[in-house]
Amino acid sequence: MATQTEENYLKSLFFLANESGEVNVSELAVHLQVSMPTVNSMVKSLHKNGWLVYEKYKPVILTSKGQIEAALIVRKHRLTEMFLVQKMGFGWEEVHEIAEQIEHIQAPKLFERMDEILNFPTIDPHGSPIPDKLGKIQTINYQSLNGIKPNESVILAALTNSSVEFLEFLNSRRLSLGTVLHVISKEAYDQSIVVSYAGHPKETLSEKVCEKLLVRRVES
Amino acid sequence: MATQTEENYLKSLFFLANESGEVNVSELAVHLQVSMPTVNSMVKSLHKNGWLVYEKYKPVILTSKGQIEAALIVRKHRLTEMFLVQKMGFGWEEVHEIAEQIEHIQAPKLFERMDEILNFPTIDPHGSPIPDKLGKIQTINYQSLNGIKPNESVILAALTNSSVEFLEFLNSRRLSLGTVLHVISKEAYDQSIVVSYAGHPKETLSEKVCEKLLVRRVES
DNA sequence: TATAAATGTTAGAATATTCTAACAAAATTG
DNA sequence: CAATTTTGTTAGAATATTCTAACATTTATA
Repeated sequence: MATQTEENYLKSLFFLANESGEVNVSELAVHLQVSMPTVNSMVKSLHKNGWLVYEKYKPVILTSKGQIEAALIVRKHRLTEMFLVQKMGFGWEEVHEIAEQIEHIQAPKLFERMDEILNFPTIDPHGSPIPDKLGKIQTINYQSLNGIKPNESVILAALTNSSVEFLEFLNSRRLSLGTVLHVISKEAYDQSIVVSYAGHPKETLSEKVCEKLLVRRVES
Repeated sequence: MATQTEENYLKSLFFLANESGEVNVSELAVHLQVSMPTVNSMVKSLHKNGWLVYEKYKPVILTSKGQIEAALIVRKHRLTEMFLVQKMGFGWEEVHEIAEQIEHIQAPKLFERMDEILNFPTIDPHGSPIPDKLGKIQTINYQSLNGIKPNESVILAALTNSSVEFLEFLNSRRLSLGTVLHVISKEAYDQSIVVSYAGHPKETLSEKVCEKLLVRRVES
């Protein structure tokens, strides 16, 4: 059983892993906001306990045990977020911080009940996939709104960033998951896109915003 | 802000306090299942931080700051228990352990939402009072079923013990809060009581059980 | 009231998690 | 490729929480 601190290291490792699963000590230090020597000593202890592979001066890699453990924590986090939004009336911008704490609760039944009550959701309020009970995550291939050409219609399906600020920006534009967007035009100069959607006949979204909006084609 | 460990000390202190608010180090040690020297050092540090009054070789007493803090943790615990039972379908025997963890979550909004969703409950699933937002607890004067005479009718209102074993015993007899009990007779030899209630025309309850059942007179 | 029992404290150490300062290796670059 | 920058490690220390062993005080009792 990992401690709360260890769980946070595993989660960071999980999110920071590159294609080969590698993570540098310095990235971890930045992400967890602790010093490098702190990471170094924790990494050694995580290695001793079989959560990751560590060799001096090399990036670390989660073991399969570590990956599953991390995914199961993410599962608890995302189930919690979904529960808070769907069953307790929270906004999608409010739930991350609370879920960050509840994900460490050791009570399998609690999360099973959430799962049931939510009718076994596969994504969280921000469109991110919820790992299954075995720690498996389905990868969904969404496109960024950046890549959509004028005259096409898409559905907002997920976000690549879920910071409170970004979510509040989306709220201010009444943009939520499921919103059907019609791309009217694209400005060649700054890559901004003009879209229309229910109640919003003409809204301009900057490249910075568009790259964070993941969409899928409208089913026909 | 108290750490999780400190919060558990405050809570124990709160429950163990006698009429004068005093608690012995040894009681605390037993209750928290740690050694006396451990309690001794924690008590010194809690004293340094203003949570309690400590003098060598004397029982400790929570300060008013400590009492309020403790009551607010109990509030979070009991709101959580109520939420788990009423809104998530848990049995009253399952919720203590989960609430024991959730009570440490630092997210005022979470507990405010629970409170609202539950419509501002004043008791938890075991009939214990939920402290208000200021840490005030209303004391309700229930009687133990032990003191009820034959031919009287009462309503089961609370329990003085909420161990899983006792709650499972009550489940097995279909006894729950609100059950109207009619006392048929009392056995002088062992103080056991024969009661009748919905669907149970004749059930014998031992003294050990009766003393843990708190009841109030049926309103007429 | 002297002694034993119960209760409380100190000393010293262990583990987990963190830090700063100093040093070492690897990567980058002129 | 040698110098610099970036990245990673060690050493040593601090805080929080816990322990055991030894000692001290208070309370109960013969």
